[in-house]
Amino acid sequence: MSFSTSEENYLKAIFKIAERKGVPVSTNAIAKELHTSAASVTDMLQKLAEKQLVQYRKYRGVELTSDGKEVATQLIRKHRLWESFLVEKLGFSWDEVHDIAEQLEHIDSPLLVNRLDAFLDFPKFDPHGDPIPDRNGKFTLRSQIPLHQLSSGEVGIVIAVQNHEKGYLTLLDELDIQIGTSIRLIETFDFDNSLKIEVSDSREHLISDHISKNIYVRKV
Amino acid sequence: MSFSTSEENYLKAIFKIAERKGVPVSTNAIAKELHTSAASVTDMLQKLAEKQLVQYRKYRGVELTSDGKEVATQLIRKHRLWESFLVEKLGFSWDEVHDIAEQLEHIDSPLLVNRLDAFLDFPKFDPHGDPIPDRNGKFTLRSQIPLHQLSSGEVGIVIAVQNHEKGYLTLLDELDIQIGTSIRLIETFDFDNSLKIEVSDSREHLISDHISKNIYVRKV
DNA sequence: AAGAATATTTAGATTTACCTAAAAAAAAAT
DNA sequence: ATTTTTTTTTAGGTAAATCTAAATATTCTT
Repeated sequence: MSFSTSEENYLKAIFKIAERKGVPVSTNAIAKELHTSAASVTDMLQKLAEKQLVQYRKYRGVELTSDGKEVATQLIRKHRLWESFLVEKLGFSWDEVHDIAEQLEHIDSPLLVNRLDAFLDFPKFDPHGDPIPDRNGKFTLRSQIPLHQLSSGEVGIVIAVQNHEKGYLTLLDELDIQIGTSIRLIETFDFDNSLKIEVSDSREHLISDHISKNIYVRKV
Repeated sequence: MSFSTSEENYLKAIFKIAERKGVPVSTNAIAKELHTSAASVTDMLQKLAEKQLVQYRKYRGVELTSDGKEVATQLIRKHRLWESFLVEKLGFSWDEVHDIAEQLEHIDSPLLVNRLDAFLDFPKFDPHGDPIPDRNGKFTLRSQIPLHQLSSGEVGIVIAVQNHEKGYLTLLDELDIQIGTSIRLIETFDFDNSLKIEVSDSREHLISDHISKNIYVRKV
Protein backbone atom coordinates (compact mmCIF):
# COMPACT_ATOMS: atom_id res chain seq x y z
CA MET A 1 0.00 0.00 0.00
CA SER A 2 1.15 3.51 -0.66
CA PHE A 3 0.18 6.89 0.75
CA SER A 4 -0.08 10.52 -0.28
CA THR A 5 2.61 12.99 0.74
CA SER A 6 0.07 14.62 3.01
CA GLU A 7 -0.90 11.40 4.75
CA GLU A 8 2.78 10.60 5.24
CA ASN A 9 3.45 14.00 6.78
CA TYR A 10 0.65 13.51 9.28
CA LEU A 11 1.91 10.07 10.29
CA LYS A 12 5.42 11.39 10.77
CA ALA A 13 4.18 14.36 12.79
CA ILE A 14 2.15 12.10 15.08
CA PHE A 15 5.15 9.83 15.57
CA LYS A 16 7.41 12.74 16.49
CA ILE A 17 4.95 14.34 18.90
CA ALA A 18 4.28 10.99 20.57
CA GLU A 19 8.05 10.60 21.06
CA ARG A 20 8.31 13.99 22.74
CA LYS A 21 5.07 14.19 24.69
CA GLY A 22 3.64 10.69 24.77
CA VAL A 23 0.25 9.45 23.66
CA PRO A 24 -2.49 10.30 22.93
CA VAL A 25 -1.48 13.09 20.55
CA SER A 26 -3.83 16.07 20.42
CA THR A 27 -5.35 17.64 17.33
CA ASN A 28 -3.85 21.01 18.18
CA ALA A 29 -0.35 19.65 18.62
CA ILE A 30 -0.51 18.17 15.12
CA ALA A 31 -1.94 21.38 13.67
CA LYS A 32 0.94 23.33 15.19
CA GLU A 33 3.59 20.87 13.98
CA LEU A 34 2.28 20.95 10.41
CA HIS A 35 1.33 24.65 10.33
CA THR A 36 -2.22 23.84 9.41
CA SER A 37 -5.67 24.32 10.93
CA ALA A 38 -7.20 22.09 13.59
CA ALA A 39 -10.15 21.47 11.26
CA SER A 40 -7.85 20.06 8.57
CA VAL A 41 -6.24 17.80 11.15
CA THR A 42 -9.60 16.41 12.25
CA ASP A 43 -10.46 15.61 8.62
CA MET A 44 -7.22 13.79 8.08
CA LEU A 45 -7.38 11.89 11.37
CA GLN A 46 -10.75 10.47 10.36
CA LYS A 47 -9.30 9.40 7.05
CA LEU A 48 -6.22 7.81 8.64
CA ALA A 49 -8.44 6.01 11.15
CA GLU A 50 -10.47 4.46 8.31
CA LYS A 51 -7.23 3.21 6.81
CA GLN A 52 -6.23 1.67 10.17
CA LEU A 53 -3.14 3.81 10.47
CA VAL A 54 -4.22 5.51 13.67
CA GLN A 55 -6.50 4.80 16.58
CA TYR A 56 -8.68 7.85 16.94
CA ARG A 57 -11.27 8.77 19.56
CA LYS A 58 -13.21 12.00 19.05
CA TYR A 59 -12.02 14.80 21.32
CA ARG A 60 -9.56 12.37 22.92
CA GLY A 61 -6.64 12.48 20.51
CA VAL A 62 -4.89 9.92 18.44
CA GLU A 63 -2.26 7.18 18.55
CA LEU A 64 -0.46 5.34 15.74
CA THR A 65 -1.36 1.70 15.09
CA SER A 66 1.50 -0.66 14.31
CA ASP A 67 0.87 -0.08 10.60
CA GLY A 68 1.05 3.67 11.17
CA LYS A 69 4.28 3.32 13.15
CA GLU A 70 5.80 1.25 10.38
CA VAL A 71 5.07 3.95 7.80
CA ALA A 72 6.39 6.72 10.06
CA THR A 73 9.56 4.80 10.84
CA GLN A 74 10.33 4.18 7.18
CA LEU A 75 9.84 7.89 6.49
CA ILE A 76 12.24 8.81 9.25
CA ARG A 77 14.67 6.26 7.88
CA LYS A 78 14.46 7.82 4.43
CA HIS A 79 14.74 11.36 5.77
CA ARG A 80 17.84 10.62 7.80
CA LEU A 81 19.54 8.59 5.08
CA TRP A 82 19.02 11.38 2.55
CA GLU A 83 20.36 13.92 5.05
CA SER A 84 23.43 11.76 5.52
CA PHE A 85 23.85 11.53 1.76
CA LEU A 86 23.58 15.29 1.32
CA VAL A 87 26.20 15.97 3.98
CA GLU A 88 28.59 13.06 3.38
CA LYS A 89 28.52 12.89 -0.38
CA LEU A 90 27.38 16.25 -1.68
CA GLY A 91 29.11 18.48 0.85
CA PHE A 92 26.09 20.22 2.34
CA SER A 93 26.26 21.51 5.91
CA TRP A 94 23.83 20.27 8.55
CA ASP A 95 21.76 23.43 8.49
CA GLU A 96 21.01 23.17 4.76
CA VAL A 97 19.70 19.64 4.46
CA HIS A 98 16.40 19.49 6.31
CA ASP A 99 14.13 21.03 3.68
CA ILE A 100 15.61 19.02 0.84
CA ALA A 101 15.33 15.77 2.83
CA GLU A 102 11.74 16.73 3.60
CA GLN A 103 11.07 16.37 -0.12
CA LEU A 104 13.28 13.36 -0.77
CA GLU A 105 11.72 11.30 2.04
CA HIS A 106 8.54 10.93 -0.04
CA ILE A 107 10.26 9.23 -2.96
CA ASP A 108 8.68 5.79 -3.16
CA SER A 109 11.18 3.01 -3.87
CA PRO A 110 12.22 0.57 -1.16
CA LEU A 111 15.03 -0.67 -3.39
CA LEU A 112 16.42 2.86 -3.71
CA VAL A 113 16.42 3.32 0.05
CA ASN A 114 18.31 0.14 0.68
CA ARG A 115 20.84 0.85 -2.08
CA LEU A 116 21.37 4.31 -0.63
CA ASP A 117 21.85 2.80 2.82
CA ALA A 118 24.53 0.46 1.45
CA PHE A 119 26.18 3.29 -0.54
CA LEU A 120 26.53 5.26 2.71
CA ASP A 121 27.88 2.19 4.51
CA PHE A 122 24.84 1.64 6.72
CA PRO A 123 25.17 4.72 8.93
CA LYS A 124 23.64 4.45 12.42
CA PHE A 125 23.24 8.20 13.01
CA ASP A 126 22.44 11.17 10.79
CA PRO A 127 24.33 14.50 10.66
CA HIS A 128 22.26 15.86 13.57
CA GLY A 129 23.12 12.83 15.70
CA ASP A 130 19.70 11.23 15.41
CA PRO A 131 19.54 7.45 15.04
CA ILE A 132 18.68 6.04 11.59
CA PRO A 133 16.27 3.09 11.80
CA ASP A 134 17.52 0.01 9.93
CA ARG A 135 15.45 -1.66 7.20
CA ASN A 136 13.44 -3.49 9.85
CA GLY A 137 12.67 -0.26 11.65
CA LYS A 138 15.02 -0.82 14.59
CA PHE A 139 16.66 2.28 16.07
CA THR A 140 20.10 2.16 17.65
CA LEU A 141 19.65 3.74 21.08
CA ARG A 142 22.25 5.88 22.74
CA SER A 143 22.35 7.27 26.27
CA GLN A 144 21.88 10.96 25.75
CA ILE A 145 20.84 13.68 28.19
CA PRO A 146 19.84 17.28 27.60
CA LEU A 147 22.74 19.68 28.11
CA HIS A 148 21.17 21.35 31.14
CA GLN A 149 21.13 18.07 33.06
CA LEU A 150 24.92 18.13 33.38
CA SER A 151 26.14 19.20 36.83
CA SER A 152 28.48 22.19 37.14
CA GLY A 153 31.95 21.22 36.00
CA GLU A 154 30.85 18.14 34.06
CA VAL A 155 31.76 17.73 30.38
CA GLY A 156 29.58 16.27 27.65
CA ILE A 157 30.03 15.51 23.95
CA VAL A 158 27.26 16.78 21.70
CA ILE A 159 25.61 13.82 20.01
CA ALA A 160 22.31 15.27 18.83
CA VAL A 161 20.24 18.40 18.47
CA GLN A 162 16.49 18.11 18.44
CA ASN A 163 15.56 21.29 16.60
CA HIS A 164 16.42 21.25 12.92
CA GLU A 165 15.34 24.75 11.94
CA LYS A 166 17.89 26.47 9.79
CA GLY A 167 18.11 29.51 12.04
CA TYR A 168 18.78 27.41 15.12
CA LEU A 169 21.50 25.38 13.45
CA THR A 170 23.16 28.49 12.06
CA LEU A 171 23.22 29.93 15.56
CA LEU A 172 24.91 26.79 16.87
CA ASP A 173 27.48 27.08 14.10
CA GLU A 174 28.28 30.58 15.35
CA LEU A 175 28.82 29.21 18.84
CA ASP A 176 31.12 26.57 17.31
CA ILE A 177 28.79 23.83 18.47
CA GLN A 178 28.48 20.77 16.24
CA ILE A 179 28.06 17.03 16.65
CA GLY A 180 31.18 15.87 18.51
CA THR A 181 31.89 19.22 20.19
CA SER A 182 32.77 18.97 23.88
CA ILE A 183 30.96 21.29 26.24
CA ARG A 184 31.70 21.89 29.94
CA LEU A 185 28.89 23.25 32.07
CA ILE A 186 30.27 26.05 34.19
CA GLU A 187 27.19 27.34 35.95
CA THR A 188 23.39 27.23 35.83
CA PHE A 189 21.28 30.31 36.59
CA ASP A 190 18.03 29.14 38.13
CA PHE A 191 16.59 32.59 37.59
CA ASP A 192 15.98 32.01 33.85
CA ASN A 193 17.56 28.58 33.33
CA SER A 194 20.35 30.08 31.26
CA LEU A 195 23.69 28.28 31.28
CA LYS A 196 27.28 29.40 31.25
CA ILE A 197 29.29 26.91 29.21
CA GLU A 198 32.78 26.40 27.84
CA VAL A 199 32.97 25.11 24.26
CA SER A 200 35.91 22.99 23.07
CA ASP A 201 38.04 23.93 26.10
CA SER A 202 38.26 27.48 24.84
CA ARG A 203 35.29 29.77 24.27
CA GLU A 204 32.85 30.68 27.03
CA HIS A 205 29.21 31.49 26.26
CA LEU A 206 26.07 32.30 28.14
CA ILE A 207 23.22 30.49 26.42
CA SER A 208 19.49 30.67 27.00
CA ASP A 209 17.27 27.86 28.12
CA HIS A 210 15.72 28.07 24.66
CA ILE A 211 19.02 27.17 23.02
CA SER A 212 20.25 24.59 25.51
CA LYS A 213 17.16 22.45 25.78
CA ASN A 214 17.58 21.12 22.23
CA ILE A 215 21.21 20.06 22.67
CA TYR A 216 21.82 16.49 23.76
CA VAL A 217 25.15 15.25 25.10
CA ARG A 218 26.82 12.09 26.34
CA LYS A 219 28.72 12.55 29.57
CA VAL A 220 32.47 11.93 29.43
CA MET B 1 8.49 30.76 -9.51
CA SER B 2 7.73 27.13 -8.86
CA PHE B 3 5.31 24.67 -10.41
CA SER B 4 3.21 21.67 -9.46
CA THR B 5 4.34 18.17 -10.36
CA SER B 6 1.48 18.00 -12.80
CA GLU B 7 2.35 21.27 -14.54
CA GLU B 8 5.94 20.10 -14.81
CA ASN B 9 4.90 16.82 -16.37
CA TYR B 10 2.88 18.62 -19.03
CA LEU B 11 5.75 20.94 -19.90
CA LYS B 12 8.15 18.02 -20.21
CA ALA B 13 5.69 16.07 -22.36
CA ILE B 14 5.21 19.02 -24.71
CA PHE B 15 8.96 19.46 -24.99
CA LYS B 16 9.51 15.81 -25.83
CA ILE B 17 6.72 15.62 -28.40
CA ALA B 18 7.94 18.82 -30.05
CA GLU B 19 11.41 17.25 -30.32
CA ARG B 20 10.00 14.17 -32.04
CA LYS B 21 7.25 15.61 -34.17
CA GLY B 22 7.79 19.35 -34.27
CA VAL B 23 5.42 22.14 -33.32
CA PRO B 24 2.61 22.81 -32.78
CA VAL B 25 1.93 19.91 -30.39
CA SER B 26 -1.60 18.52 -30.45
CA THR B 27 -3.88 17.99 -27.49
CA ASN B 28 -4.27 14.31 -28.31
CA ALA B 29 -0.53 13.71 -28.50
CA ILE B 30 -0.14 15.11 -25.00
CA ALA B 31 -3.08 13.08 -23.71
CA LYS B 32 -1.50 9.92 -25.07
CA GLU B 33 1.96 10.73 -23.68
CA LEU B 34 0.57 11.37 -20.20
CA HIS B 35 -2.13 8.66 -20.24
CA THR B 36 -4.84 11.16 -19.51
CA SER B 37 -7.96 12.49 -21.26
CA ALA B 38 -7.98 15.15 -23.95
CA ALA B 39 -10.33 17.22 -21.80
CA SER B 40 -7.81 17.30 -18.95
CA VAL B 41 -5.12 18.37 -21.37
CA THR B 42 -7.24 21.27 -22.61
CA ASP B 43 -7.78 22.41 -19.03
CA MET B 44 -4.09 22.36 -18.28
CA LEU B 45 -3.09 24.06 -21.53
CA GLN B 46 -5.33 26.98 -20.70
CA LYS B 47 -3.74 27.21 -17.28
CA LEU B 48 -0.20 27.01 -18.67
CA ALA B 49 -1.06 29.67 -21.25
CA GLU B 50 -2.19 32.03 -18.49
CA LYS B 51 1.16 31.52 -16.80
CA GLN B 52 2.97 32.31 -20.06
CA LEU B 53 4.58 28.90 -20.22
CA VAL B 54 2.98 27.94 -23.53
CA GLN B 55 1.54 29.67 -26.54
CA TYR B 56 -1.86 28.13 -27.09
CA ARG B 57 -4.35 28.62 -29.90
CA LYS B 58 -7.69 26.83 -29.60
CA TYR B 59 -7.93 23.78 -31.86
CA ARG B 60 -4.49 24.60 -33.24
CA GLY B 61 -2.21 23.05 -30.66
CA VAL B 62 0.47 24.41 -28.41
CA GLU B 63 4.11 25.46 -28.32
CA LEU B 64 6.42 26.16 -25.38
CA THR B 65 7.44 29.77 -24.70
CA SER B 66 11.04 30.37 -23.72
CA ASP B 67 9.99 30.23 -20.05
CA GLY B 68 8.29 26.90 -20.70
CA LYS B 69 11.36 25.55 -22.47
CA GLU B 70 13.54 26.61 -19.58
CA VAL B 71 11.41 24.68 -17.10
CA ALA B 72 11.28 21.60 -19.35
CA THR B 73 15.03 21.65 -19.92
CA GLN B 74 15.79 21.86 -16.22
CA LEU B 75 13.47 18.90 -15.62
CA ILE B 76 15.24 16.86 -18.26
CA ARG B 77 18.55 17.85 -16.71
CA LYS B 78 17.38 16.64 -13.32
CA HIS B 79 15.91 13.44 -14.69
CA ARG B 80 19.08 12.50 -16.53
CA LEU B 81 21.40 13.44 -13.69
CA TRP B 82 19.42 11.32 -11.26
CA GLU B 83 19.45 8.41 -13.71
CA SER B 84 23.21 8.74 -13.97
CA PHE B 85 23.47 8.77 -10.19
CA LEU B 86 21.33 5.68 -9.82
CA VAL B 87 23.39 3.74 -12.35
CA GLU B 88 26.88 5.05 -11.58
CA LYS B 89 26.71 5.29 -7.81
CA LEU B 90 23.95 2.98 -6.63
CA GLY B 91 24.47 0.14 -9.11
CA PHE B 92 21.07 0.13 -10.80
CA SER B 93 20.78 -1.11 -14.37
CA TRP B 94 19.48 1.16 -17.10
CA ASP B 95 16.09 -0.55 -17.24
CA GLU B 96 15.36 0.08 -13.54
CA VAL B 97 15.97 3.79 -13.26
CA HIS B 98 13.30 5.56 -15.28
CA ASP B 99 10.42 5.40 -12.81
CA ILE B 100 12.55 6.45 -9.86
CA ALA B 101 14.03 9.37 -11.80
CA GLU B 102 10.50 10.33 -12.79
CA GLN B 103 9.90 11.03 -9.10
CA LEU B 104 13.30 12.53 -8.29
CA GLU B 105 13.13 15.07 -11.13
CA HIS B 106 10.44 17.00 -9.24
CA ILE B 107 12.62 17.65 -6.20
CA ASP B 108 12.99 21.41 -6.03
CA SER B 109 16.49 22.59 -5.15
CA PRO B 110 18.77 24.14 -7.74
CA LEU B 111 21.70 23.83 -5.35
CA LEU B 112 21.09 20.09 -5.01
CA VAL B 113 21.07 19.63 -8.78
CA ASN B 114 24.35 21.43 -9.23
CA ARG B 115 26.01 19.57 -6.37
CA LEU B 116 24.81 16.29 -7.82
CA ASP B 117 26.17 17.31 -11.21
CA ALA B 118 29.58 18.00 -9.66
CA PHE B 119 29.49 14.76 -7.64
CA LEU B 120 28.97 12.84 -10.89
CA ASP B 121 31.78 14.80 -12.56
CA PHE B 122 29.57 16.77 -14.94
CA PRO B 123 28.43 13.90 -17.17
CA LYS B 124 27.45 14.86 -20.74
CA PHE B 125 25.24 11.81 -21.40
CA ASP B 126 22.93 9.69 -19.29
CA PRO B 127 22.90 5.86 -19.10
CA HIS B 128 20.59 5.68 -22.13
CA GLY B 129 22.97 7.84 -24.16
CA ASP B 130 20.81 10.95 -24.06
CA PRO B 131 22.54 14.29 -23.60
CA ILE B 132 22.31 15.99 -20.20
CA PRO B 133 21.72 19.75 -20.48
CA ASP B 134 24.24 21.79 -18.50
CA ARG B 135 23.15 24.33 -15.86
CA ASN B 136 22.47 26.88 -18.58
CA GLY B 137 20.28 24.46 -20.48
CA LYS B 138 22.77 23.73 -23.26
CA PHE B 139 22.70 20.21 -24.70
CA THR B 140 25.82 18.57 -26.11
CA LEU B 141 24.84 17.39 -29.56
CA ARG B 142 26.11 14.21 -31.09
CA SER B 143 25.71 12.92 -34.62
CA GLN B 144 23.45 9.97 -34.21
CA ILE B 145 21.37 8.09 -36.77
CA PRO B 146 18.68 5.46 -36.31
CA LEU B 147 20.03 1.94 -36.70
CA HIS B 148 18.04 1.22 -39.84
CA GLN B 149 19.77 4.06 -41.70
CA LEU B 150 23.03 2.11 -41.79
CA SER B 151 23.79 0.52 -45.17
CA SER B 152 24.35 -3.22 -45.38
CA GLY B 153 27.77 -4.07 -44.03
CA GLU B 154 28.21 -0.83 -42.08
CA VAL B 155 28.97 -0.89 -38.36
CA GLY B 156 27.61 1.50 -35.71
CA ILE B 157 28.14 2.00 -32.00
CA VAL B 158 24.97 2.27 -29.95
CA ILE B 159 24.90 5.69 -28.32
CA ALA B 160 21.24 6.10 -27.37
CA VAL B 161 17.88 4.40 -27.21
CA GLN B 162 14.76 6.52 -27.39
CA ASN B 163 12.27 4.24 -25.68
CA HIS B 164 12.82 3.87 -21.96
CA GLU B 165 10.09 1.39 -21.13
CA LYS B 166 11.33 -1.33 -18.85
CA GLY B 167 10.12 -4.12 -21.15
CA TYR B 168 11.94 -2.67 -24.12
CA LEU B 169 15.21 -2.23 -22.26
CA THR B 170 15.02 -5.72 -20.83
CA LEU B 171 14.58 -7.05 -24.37
CA LEU B 172 17.69 -5.17 -25.48
CA ASP B 173 19.58 -6.68 -22.57
CA GLU B 174 18.63 -10.12 -23.84
CA LEU B 175 19.99 -9.24 -27.27
CA ASP B 176 23.21 -8.06 -25.54
CA ILE B 177 22.61 -4.54 -26.79
CA GLN B 178 23.72 -1.71 -24.51
CA ILE B 179 25.23 1.75 -24.87
CA GLY B 180 28.61 1.18 -26.51
CA THR B 181 27.69 -2.10 -28.19
CA SER B 182 28.81 -2.38 -31.82
CA ILE B 183 26.24 -3.53 -34.35
CA ARG B 184 26.83 -4.46 -37.99
CA LEU B 185 23.85 -4.28 -40.33
CA ILE B 186 23.80 -7.44 -42.43
CA GLU B 187 20.60 -7.04 -44.38
CA THR B 188 17.36 -5.06 -44.51
CA PHE B 189 14.07 -6.71 -45.45
CA ASP B 190 11.92 -4.11 -47.16
CA PHE B 191 8.93 -6.37 -46.78
CA ASP B 192 8.44 -5.49 -43.10
CA ASN B 193 11.47 -3.31 -42.39
CA SER B 194 13.02 -5.96 -40.19
CA LEU B 195 16.80 -6.06 -39.96
CA LYS B 196 19.37 -8.82 -39.73
CA ILE B 197 22.20 -7.62 -37.51
CA GLU B 198 25.39 -8.89 -35.92
CA VAL B 199 25.96 -7.82 -32.33
CA SER B 200 29.49 -7.40 -30.91
CA ASP B 201 31.07 -9.33 -33.80
CA SER B 202 29.45 -12.51 -32.60
CA ARG B 203 25.68 -13.01 -32.27
CA GLU B 204 23.28 -12.62 -35.18
CA HIS B 205 19.68 -11.51 -34.65
CA LEU B 206 16.67 -10.69 -36.75
CA ILE B 207 14.98 -7.68 -35.19
CA SER B 208 11.70 -6.01 -35.99
CA ASP B 209 11.24 -2.47 -37.19
CA HIS B 210 9.58 -1.84 -33.84
CA ILE B 211 12.80 -2.67 -32.00
CA SER B 212 15.28 -1.05 -34.35
CA LYS B 213 13.67 2.32 -34.74
CA ASN B 214 14.48 3.31 -31.17
CA ILE B 215 18.16 2.43 -31.38
CA TYR B 216 20.54 5.23 -32.35
CA VAL B 217 24.13 4.62 -33.46
CA ARG B 218 27.21 6.53 -34.53
CA LYS B 219 28.85 5.16 -37.66
CA VAL B 220 32.41 3.82 -37.27
C1' DA C 1 -20.73 22.93 40.31
C1' DA C 2 -21.44 26.71 37.20
C1' DG C 3 -19.30 29.81 34.13
C1' DA C 4 -15.30 30.90 31.34
C1' DA C 5 -11.75 29.46 28.51
C1' DT C 6 -9.82 26.22 25.48
C1' DA C 7 -9.89 22.42 22.29
C1' DT C 8 -12.15 19.92 18.84
C1' DT C 9 -15.45 18.87 15.43
C1' DT C 10 -18.87 20.00 11.88
C1' DA C 11 -20.62 22.72 8.05
C1' DG C 12 -19.88 24.84 4.01
C1' DA C 13 -16.42 26.66 0.52
C1' DT C 14 -12.30 26.73 -2.40
C1' DT C 15 -8.52 24.97 -5.46
C1' DT C 16 -6.21 21.50 -8.20
C1' DA C 17 -6.36 17.93 -11.21
C1' DC C 18 -8.78 14.81 -12.91
C1' DC C 19 -13.16 12.46 -15.26
C1' DT C 20 -17.40 11.51 -18.83
C1' DA C 21 -20.68 13.11 -22.07
C1' DA C 22 -22.11 16.45 -25.29
C1' DA C 23 -21.13 20.17 -28.47
C1' DA C 24 -18.31 22.33 -31.80
C1' DA C 25 -14.47 22.72 -34.95
C1' DA C 26 -11.20 20.82 -38.17
C1' DA C 27 -9.67 17.25 -41.24
C1' DA C 28 -10.47 13.41 -44.25
C1' DA C 29 -13.22 10.87 -47.50
C1' DT C 30 -16.29 10.33 -51.00
C1' DA D 1 -18.56 20.35 -51.83
C1' DT D 2 -20.99 17.66 -48.81
C1' DT D 3 -20.76 14.14 -45.60
C1' DT D 4 -18.28 11.47 -42.31
C1' DT D 5 -14.71 10.92 -39.07
C1' DT D 6 -11.56 12.66 -35.91
C1' DT D 7 -10.01 16.07 -32.79
C1' DT D 8 -10.75 19.45 -29.51
C1' DT D 9 -13.33 22.11 -26.39
C1' DT D 10 -17.02 23.00 -23.09
C1' DA D 11 -20.12 21.73 -19.43
C1' DG D 12 -20.83 19.63 -15.36
C1' DG D 13 -19.03 16.66 -11.64
C1' DT D 14 -15.75 14.18 -8.32
C1' DA D 15 -11.98 13.51 -4.80
C1' DA D 16 -8.17 15.27 -2.01
C1' DA D 17 -6.58 18.64 0.93
C1' DT D 18 -7.07 22.73 2.49
C1' DC D 19 -9.62 26.98 4.67
C1' DT D 20 -12.98 30.02 7.94
C1' DA D 21 -16.84 30.35 10.87
C1' DA D 22 -20.01 28.21 13.84
C1' DA D 23 -21.29 24.59 16.98
C1' DT D 24 -20.14 21.44 20.52
C1' DA D 25 -17.27 19.04 23.88
C1' DT D 26 -13.81 19.20 27.39
C1' DT D 27 -11.03 21.35 30.85
C1' DC D 28 -9.92 25.03 33.92
C1' DT D 29 -11.13 28.45 37.37
C1' DT D 30 -13.29 30.22 41.00
